[in-house]
Amino acid sequence: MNDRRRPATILEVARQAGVSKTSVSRYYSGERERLSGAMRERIVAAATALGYQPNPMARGLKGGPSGLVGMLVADIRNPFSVAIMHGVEQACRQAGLSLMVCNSDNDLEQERQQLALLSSYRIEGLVVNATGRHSDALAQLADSGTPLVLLDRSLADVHADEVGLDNDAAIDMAIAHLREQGYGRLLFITEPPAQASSRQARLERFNQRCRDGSLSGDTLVIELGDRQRLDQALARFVDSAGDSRPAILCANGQVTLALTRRMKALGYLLGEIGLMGIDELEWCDLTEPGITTLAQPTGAIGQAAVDCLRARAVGPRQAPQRATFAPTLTARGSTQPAATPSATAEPSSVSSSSSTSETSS
Amino acid sequence: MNDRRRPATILEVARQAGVSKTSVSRYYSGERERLSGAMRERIVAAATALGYQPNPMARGLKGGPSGLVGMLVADIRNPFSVAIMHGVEQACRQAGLSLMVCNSDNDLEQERQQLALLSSYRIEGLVVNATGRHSDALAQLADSGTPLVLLDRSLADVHADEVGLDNDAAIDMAIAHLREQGYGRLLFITEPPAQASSRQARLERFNQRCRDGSLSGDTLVIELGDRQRLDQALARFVDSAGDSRPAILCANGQVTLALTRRMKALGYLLGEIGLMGIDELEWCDLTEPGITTLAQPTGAIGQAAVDCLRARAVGPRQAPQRATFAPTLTARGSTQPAATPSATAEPSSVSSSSSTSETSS
DNA sequence: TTGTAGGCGTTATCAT
DNA sequence: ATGATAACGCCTACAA
Repeated sequence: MNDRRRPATILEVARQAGVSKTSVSRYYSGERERLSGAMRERIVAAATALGYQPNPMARGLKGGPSGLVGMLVADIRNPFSVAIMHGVEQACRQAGLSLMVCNSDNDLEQERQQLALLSSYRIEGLVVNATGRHSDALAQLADSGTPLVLLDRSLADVHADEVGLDNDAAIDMAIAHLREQGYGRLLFITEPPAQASSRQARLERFNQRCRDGSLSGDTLVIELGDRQRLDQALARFVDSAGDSRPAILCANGQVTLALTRRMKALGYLLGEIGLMGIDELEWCDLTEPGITTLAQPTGAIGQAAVDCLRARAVGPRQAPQRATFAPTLTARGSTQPAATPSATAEPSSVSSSSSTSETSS
Repeated sequence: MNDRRRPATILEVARQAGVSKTSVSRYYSGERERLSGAMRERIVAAATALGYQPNPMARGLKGGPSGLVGMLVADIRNPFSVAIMHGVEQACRQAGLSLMVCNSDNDLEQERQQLALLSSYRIEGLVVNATGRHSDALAQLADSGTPLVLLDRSLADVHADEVGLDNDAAIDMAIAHLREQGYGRLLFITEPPAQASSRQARLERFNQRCRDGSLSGDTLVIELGDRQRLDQALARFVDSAGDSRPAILCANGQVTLALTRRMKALGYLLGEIGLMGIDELEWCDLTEPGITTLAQPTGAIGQAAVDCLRARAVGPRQAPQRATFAPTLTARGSTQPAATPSATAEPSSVSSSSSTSETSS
């Protein structure tokens, strides 16, 4: 019972226990072994009586380990980010680390500030989902010696480990699946890749596969807000298909959401026009006839990120590592074989009526 | 350019500028006014050259304001929590406060730890979405003088401000809407309210309205994982409707998701059986024919939470306040008037064909 | 307007 | 095995 307004200090515990600050400090700094049994007992007694808890501020001042890991997320409202955050969190917990999360909201200035905040709290490592633009703050943190892991995006000027999806594999899997289902003409849609390296990687791989000649594909780079342009591009693409069946591949969950909205609004029929997205979303099985996705193993990614951090903490300077993970394909109605418009739950009588007005089916 | 491993200290800045620590400290403590122009210039010069940034640890040690607000979320994967977090964040930004977020993952032990962490960092206020179980840690924090705001849930033993939805109004709005649309028999579904006060409040209000006699309603309290029991209850409810049209009201977004899944799986037709949920979800307009929702004003709620904190920070002990906000109704196809199954974009030929085959398809 | 000195709670370096 | 004491980086009287 301490009704004190101020938390107890190490000094008070020491007095109450009739020992020196040093001993108490030792008790809490993992040197309990070196204390006599009697000593330990007196300390715990005093400490619990006073409700003592070491003050991390003071600890941090002295430069000791903080047990703190920071995470900086570019867009907290992106379910994918949240999923990874959850993975990181669990990994931290297992490792006895605490996690503090900040959101930069895709704003460079925010990122700078949050970074300053985090680093000032002497975090032992930082998991970053960077906004992507050049960040001196990040670079500075990196070569100040703080272990750093870049999530899903890599920065040219920052020297750090990277963890994320195996983008090449993902694109290849997607293409393979779409072709298997009989889609002959593909459109890859992504938000502007700018500095977001994973967007770039996916786009590039898709383009590369197009150039292989093995693929009749096209790409659309677009700001998701630009509904008009999106609609036009969609129409043009569908028209261009000829007698190939057209399918769209979305670079991430945001794109999938936007595309699903537009296709629904414009009356395109999912499945007749294929739709597939990278990132799994909770509603993918709810919107008729279900949307085929490539799910990222967010738990594993989070775990890997924390592993990197811990590796850096002990082993000093190694070359930056890069860990990538393959996605999991979940096939749903939005990419269905051509033959008969399969019966997916709903009879969705449509296809006949719709195919008359549209191209062939 | 400082390739230093260790960030610059106030002392170094002082030396480089040829002034005293005190002056530099003053510069960063909002007392710039009291410094001569020359002084200021020398300080900024030295500080930027060294890349100096005050160390919050050292600051906090002295007991000064930390400019830090903490937020403890029970379930980071709940989009609703994230939306509010975003509101809180923006409010903090505007107020020049930093926000640090922790997730308790609905685990009491986690909550305890995160709380200890946050409070040890001398946060000036805490926004909390508690797990709901009795939390001495929370109570302790509260009467240690840290301003506290409870989100969406209130704790009996914790003396703090509360911010959240106007649950009574929400239930009333929902009922009114459903009856307007011609649904005569209502089922309210919620997860176990246990200590989650807002769940309790909603459930109670619904029950109360039932007892008014004005309403033919029923309630189902269920663990969402228990698919079997849910399915049974659903079937029984639909059967019980007689010639009233039945509708289901979901207590929150999680319930809405689960219900939509089950209804789809069981072949119930949305709209024929009404479905409506508290909390707006990004896919509500995507799953045919759209799901009617009551959206919480998450931005306003977050803002209000931070306002509370700041009010407490200055004005000392007032009685705990409680701020509630009315939701916004978005009517969609899942609650449509009886007459003719309205045409929602998609012809969705439904009602005739589907009602014949009923479960099948 | 500016500087000096002491202390915040802890850990680390010495001694004992 | 235990203690005294000097940092750690900053803020805040108090003095000049």
